[in-house]
Amino acid sequence: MEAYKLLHDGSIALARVEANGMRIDMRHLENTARRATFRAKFLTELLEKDPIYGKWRARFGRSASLTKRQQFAYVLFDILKYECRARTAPTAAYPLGQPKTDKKSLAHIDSEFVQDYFRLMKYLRIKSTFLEGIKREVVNGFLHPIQNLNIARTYRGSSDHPNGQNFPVRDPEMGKMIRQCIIPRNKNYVGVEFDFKGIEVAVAACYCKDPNLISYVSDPSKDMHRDMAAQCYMLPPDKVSKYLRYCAKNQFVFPQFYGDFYPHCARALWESLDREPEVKGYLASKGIRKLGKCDPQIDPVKGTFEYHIKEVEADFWGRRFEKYAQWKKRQWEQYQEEGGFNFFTGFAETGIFSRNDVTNHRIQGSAFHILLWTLIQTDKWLRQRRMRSKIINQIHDSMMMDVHRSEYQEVLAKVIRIATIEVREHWPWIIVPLTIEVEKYKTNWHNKRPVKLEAVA
DNA sequence: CAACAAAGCGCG
DNA sequence: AAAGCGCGCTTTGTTG
Repeated sequence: MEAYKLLHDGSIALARVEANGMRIDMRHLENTARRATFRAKFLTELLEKDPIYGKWRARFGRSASLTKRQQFAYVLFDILKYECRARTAPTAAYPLGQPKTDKKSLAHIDSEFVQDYFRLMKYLRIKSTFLEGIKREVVNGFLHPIQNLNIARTYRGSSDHPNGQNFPVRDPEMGKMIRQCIIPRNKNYVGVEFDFKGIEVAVAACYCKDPNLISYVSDPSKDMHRDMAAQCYMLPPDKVSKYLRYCAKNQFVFPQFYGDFYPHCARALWESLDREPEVKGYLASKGIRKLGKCDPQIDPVKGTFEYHIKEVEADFWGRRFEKYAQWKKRQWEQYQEEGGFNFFTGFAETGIFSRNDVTNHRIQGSAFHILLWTLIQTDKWLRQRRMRSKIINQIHDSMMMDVHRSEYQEVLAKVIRIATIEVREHWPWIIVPLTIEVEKYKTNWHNKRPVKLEAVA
């Protein structure tokens, strides 16, 4: 019943989110689309002038095209004789797999032609997937992405026509070109984004009740990612830069939590040091000068970085988060006995699942349910009070609003109260504090800036 | 020709 | 023993 109610109330609240929609700056959208088209055209002409494309055309004639990956692979590996380091999974049509042509698999190729190829692909994606994808769906200046609650196996939400949950942000140029098109609904509104900080880690702590993990997510003076960076790179904690902390978070901690293992983590962490080479010197002073093979089939050699990360991994699960490891093991055994598992939010899953699924689904899904409950309560409160502020999107752990200027203080205070206090009263299984980060924009989404919260609370 | 699969890449 | 999870969109390529 609890899960049913969440889906029921969630469907209604999200239907209103769809109806509200996000305001699009159509003039800016058109201008940006023209710029993307121009850059794509420029790069196409540049690449087609290149002697390499001469060979490409000589081989494929009239069917030659820069966007055909099989042709691109043929040119790289059969004509130019670059080393092929990765192939796709075997299929009936290609028992050996095909050469992979994604950015990572070609990282070892030092070629202007390849770099410009990826730049071209980027502008084509900006143009077709994002700008044209938005334009196709705009009605009267507003975009209304569909909000699904019946798709994801984890009982997360999803979004389509267009997907409102994957607008670019990590690539600064891409993020700017797309997010500048999204603006407050009119001059009386401010765009506001409420983001749960580290919600999946917090939910993991609630499920496994590991005392060290609880302590990390509860004590603001502690910093798990900094500590893991210190351990991975063998640095004192106060010598960990922002960048190294970021690397440890995304190349060790999260992959480990979701079930990755040390050869992948070691390689990724090592390669990230290309941007901070002095750390390699520091590691060398500790006797670590080589990465190691990072082949899952072969035991790592003592003295390599891979061997070191293997030890960090053993310490991570054997000592630091021992209770978390025991929880994972217990959950897998229980799933094998019962053929399914239950969420703290009332949901259940039955069927065939991998070891990782059994723990990850609940963490990912329940984290979303905290956001969904927050959204439902916010929507209810806005309507009871006949407020003019509107919820306009949801991105798994964040909620976007157009907040009316006259309601700004009141809305921010209420949403923060729902997200950090009321949701914990509703769900006592949330045994750790929840924190919300707030950002706002007056011009467009790309220009969002952090809101100082003392001013609101 | 339509339907589907695969590859690649955008987000949390 | 097995070794990140969850989505949606576009283009190319295959199948029948």
